Amino acid sequence: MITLNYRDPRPIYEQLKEKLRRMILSGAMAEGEKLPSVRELASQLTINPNTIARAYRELESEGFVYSISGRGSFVGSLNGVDEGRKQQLRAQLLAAATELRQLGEDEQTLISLIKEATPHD
Amino acid sequence: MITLNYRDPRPIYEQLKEKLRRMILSGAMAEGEKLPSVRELASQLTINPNTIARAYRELESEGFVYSISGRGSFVGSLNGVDEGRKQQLRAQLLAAATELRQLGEDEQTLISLIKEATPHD
DNA sequence: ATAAGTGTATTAAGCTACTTAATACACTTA
DNA sequence: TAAGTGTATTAAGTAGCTTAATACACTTAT
Repeated sequence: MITLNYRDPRPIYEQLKEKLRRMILSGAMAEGEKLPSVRELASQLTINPNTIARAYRELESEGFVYSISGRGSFVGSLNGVDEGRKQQLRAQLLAAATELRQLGEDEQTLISLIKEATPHD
Repeated sequence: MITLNYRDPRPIYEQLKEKLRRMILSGAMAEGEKLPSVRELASQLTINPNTIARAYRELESEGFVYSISGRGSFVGSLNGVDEGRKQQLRAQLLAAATELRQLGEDEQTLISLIKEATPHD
């Protein structure tokens, strides 16, 4: 179940993208599985269908989702995820690590965080 | 010298905060050093003084800067940086690392990124 | 004392992005 | 045929960012 946080300053479609991305990446939704339809999810969240459509459209351009007009939207292959997305994440990780180091954080502490990020299969 | 990128979708005051934060953290500006005055920097960047003031105000609330009315704004002590800022950075690092791992990135690759983030004294 | 420079604050206006609303079209499926 | 799908467009309202024009209290140099 997806819920929105209206105190979050980010636009709704960004929150949606992040939640869906996480569900897909965590395996909560399997490859090829059908996502809720634009109108259904809009009704469920009480927001406008255009906003859902935008989130789906952008997730599609990043490779997390593919849509077929008349049929629906579906979870894509993780192999198909845009390389640009990965570069973006590496840059984010490097930036956060750099500032933490400059603030005096120990290298080992950061490595522990990396190990904490390991998916438990 | 600070330059602004008007293609960047982030607000100007956010770009400013990031640039100043980096200069402070990298040691390009020493603790206690005077920052350009609100009006001077505004004139230099051809933007409104209010926008500079907002960046300074928020950096002050995070502990990177302190301001004295009538005197100016100055680089704060890195020990004084808000703990909330560090927690934010740790969360960012963890989120990026988690998604990268789920996208198939190797743990060693991420650890290499951490080591890359080590400041070279 | 005076003048110039400082941070800080307020109000009004314009602009852009986000969001909603109301449709419409072409496609697929039961 | 009817219902459900993604997709697209236009118009309107809202909120945040930015600018502009001031103003005030303080500090520093003259």
